Amino acid sequence: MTTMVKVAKLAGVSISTVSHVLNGTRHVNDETRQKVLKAIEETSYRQDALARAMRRSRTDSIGLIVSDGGEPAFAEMIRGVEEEAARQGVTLLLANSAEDPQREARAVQALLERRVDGIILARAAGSGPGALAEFQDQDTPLVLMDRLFDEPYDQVGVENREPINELVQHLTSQGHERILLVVGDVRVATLQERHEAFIEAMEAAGTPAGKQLTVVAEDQQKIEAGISKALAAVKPPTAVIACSTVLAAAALRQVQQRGLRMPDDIAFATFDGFAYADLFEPQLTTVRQPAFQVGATAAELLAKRIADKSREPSTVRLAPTIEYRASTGAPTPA
Amino acid sequence: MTTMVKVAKLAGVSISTVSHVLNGTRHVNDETRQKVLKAIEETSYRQDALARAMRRSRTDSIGLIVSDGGEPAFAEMIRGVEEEAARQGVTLLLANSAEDPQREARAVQALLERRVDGIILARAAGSGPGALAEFQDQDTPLVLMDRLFDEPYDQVGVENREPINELVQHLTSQGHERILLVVGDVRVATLQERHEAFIEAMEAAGTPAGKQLTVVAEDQQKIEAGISKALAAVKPPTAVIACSTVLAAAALRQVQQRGLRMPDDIAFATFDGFAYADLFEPQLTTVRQPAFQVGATAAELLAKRIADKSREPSTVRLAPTIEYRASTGAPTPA
DNA sequence: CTGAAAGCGCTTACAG
DNA sequence: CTGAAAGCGCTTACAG
Repeated sequence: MTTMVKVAKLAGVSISTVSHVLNGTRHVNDETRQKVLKAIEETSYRQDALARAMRRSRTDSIGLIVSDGGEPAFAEMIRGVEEEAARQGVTLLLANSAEDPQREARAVQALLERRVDGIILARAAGSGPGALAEFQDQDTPLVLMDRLFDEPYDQVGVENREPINELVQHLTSQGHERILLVVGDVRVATLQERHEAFIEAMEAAGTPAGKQLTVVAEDQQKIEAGISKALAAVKPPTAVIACSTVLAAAALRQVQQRGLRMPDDIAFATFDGFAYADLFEPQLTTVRQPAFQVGATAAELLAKRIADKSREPSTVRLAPTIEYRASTGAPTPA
Repeated sequence: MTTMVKVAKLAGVSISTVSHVLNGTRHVNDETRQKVLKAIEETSYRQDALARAMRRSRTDSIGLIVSDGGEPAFAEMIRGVEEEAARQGVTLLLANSAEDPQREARAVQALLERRVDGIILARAAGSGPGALAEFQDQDTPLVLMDRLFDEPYDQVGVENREPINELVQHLTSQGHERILLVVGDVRVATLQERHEAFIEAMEAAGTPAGKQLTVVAEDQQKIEAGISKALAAVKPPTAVIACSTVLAAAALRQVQQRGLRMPDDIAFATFDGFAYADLFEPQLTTVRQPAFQVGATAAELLAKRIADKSREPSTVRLAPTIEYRASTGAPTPA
């Protein structure tokens, strides 16, 4: 491995000069610079980011932990973070928690040990506040993404009440009275918020308190069983709202299994939606969150906090848009 | 930031001892160890992986670059690498090239500067051999994943000839004579191999040389146009094989647009397939590669090379399995 | 069983 | 315009 010493020797200058040429931190005579550049070339020297980071106590890198990079919404957020990080000139270290608090903790640990300048975290479902306490200790800047917290953290996610209200209105105005909300794991803040908003919206629409149809469960099997049971009721729901891609898949499976046709037998709407969604028949009404924006904003927020640690924490909520499609009776686009 | 010096002072020992307690590198009296552990606890000390790595000239981390972590096959490979890396106790630094050689080069650069112990690379479509030359210079161990190369590198991918042969036989035995292969970008080694195998298989099946139906193009629009044109021919194909998920999506779009029904109007088979594939109607015959295994094997190969740089490079090809479904006339599973 | 000290490859005042 | 030297936080022979 070539080091600056070798380069300096070859160029006949001091390592100070090599360093300054490399980083543009002070003026260097053009002739001298050329010699250095040539030596760098010849030795195929590559700066050691570790040594540099140690000296500067700053790594110019940030960490991003998501629960599942394969899900379309997260994949898009990752792209947003990547883009903004590239713009800032910092490298991104990516990690998956696979929705497992232990793996999340390990990822946090690994990133902290590598002295990233900050971390963006979309917390795993069962992750307690413990993970967050770590950051206080280390005072490493943290931005929560997608899955927010009630404490005053820097965080960016989406509006959840509004789209639920809109969807409920959209459906009730078509005459739907029994709407099933597939919530899943309410330990996930996003889902919890949608759940609450739904209860209120349905009450406002005249459904007696406690009579709202919802499927709340942590585990995939129980969720499917819950949906199945709901659809098999004497008075089954005439509409379904799924709160995420995975939940939509579970619901669609049951809908197909019962041979229900959308939207005639049952109306269907979902948050997030699928990759290659245009292949679905019928097209699904979808609450599309500005996932790329969420990611990019998270990276911006993090940069601001890294620059100024005494900043007031801010919570950003971006507004999703609802794409009405055939699954809730909207006309199929040409 | 707490350092070992502070911990040592608090525990009343030398930094050597703190280091050895931390790493278990030499025996420490139980009493002494307890004092150190307590001091670590009280100061919420966290080892600095950078300093440690610099001293040991080994980071215990590896890099993984894929072209699109959102695609199901890659998502699965990532999981395989993650799992095996965790088993080895090394941290994984993940990066997306978004199928862009420039971003790939930047990612390689960033990882090399961070002195990862080795890199696993699924090369971007247009990436020349230049990217690979870098590694020779730095003699950082490299394993190619999925998209292989002809040079003697450590690499792991899948068999491509066999499944093409099988599929062609499966289809021709059902009487299909005009089969369309959607190849896409032949700069991707995997696709190139499937292309060649198809030509040969079709020749073997009696199709005159040069008369095979294929769509070869680099850009998504041209691919769709090519498929559209093929389907509109006077004698259109009666079967389609798509060589990847993205290509399958393009083909399915055209099939739907023409109102063709599978398998009656057209038989359909694809490599890789979709997330939530069970929701597709009809279910698609799919060449499923052991993606998790591919990732895990890549990580194993890398570990071996890191341990012994003079090892002979080895190429591993894992065998995909074909899941026959309704889209090529197989009976729908109960 | 433990400590003092060199050194990993850089950056950055300090000096000229 | 450039160089000599301290020091970032560790690991690891060396010595006792």
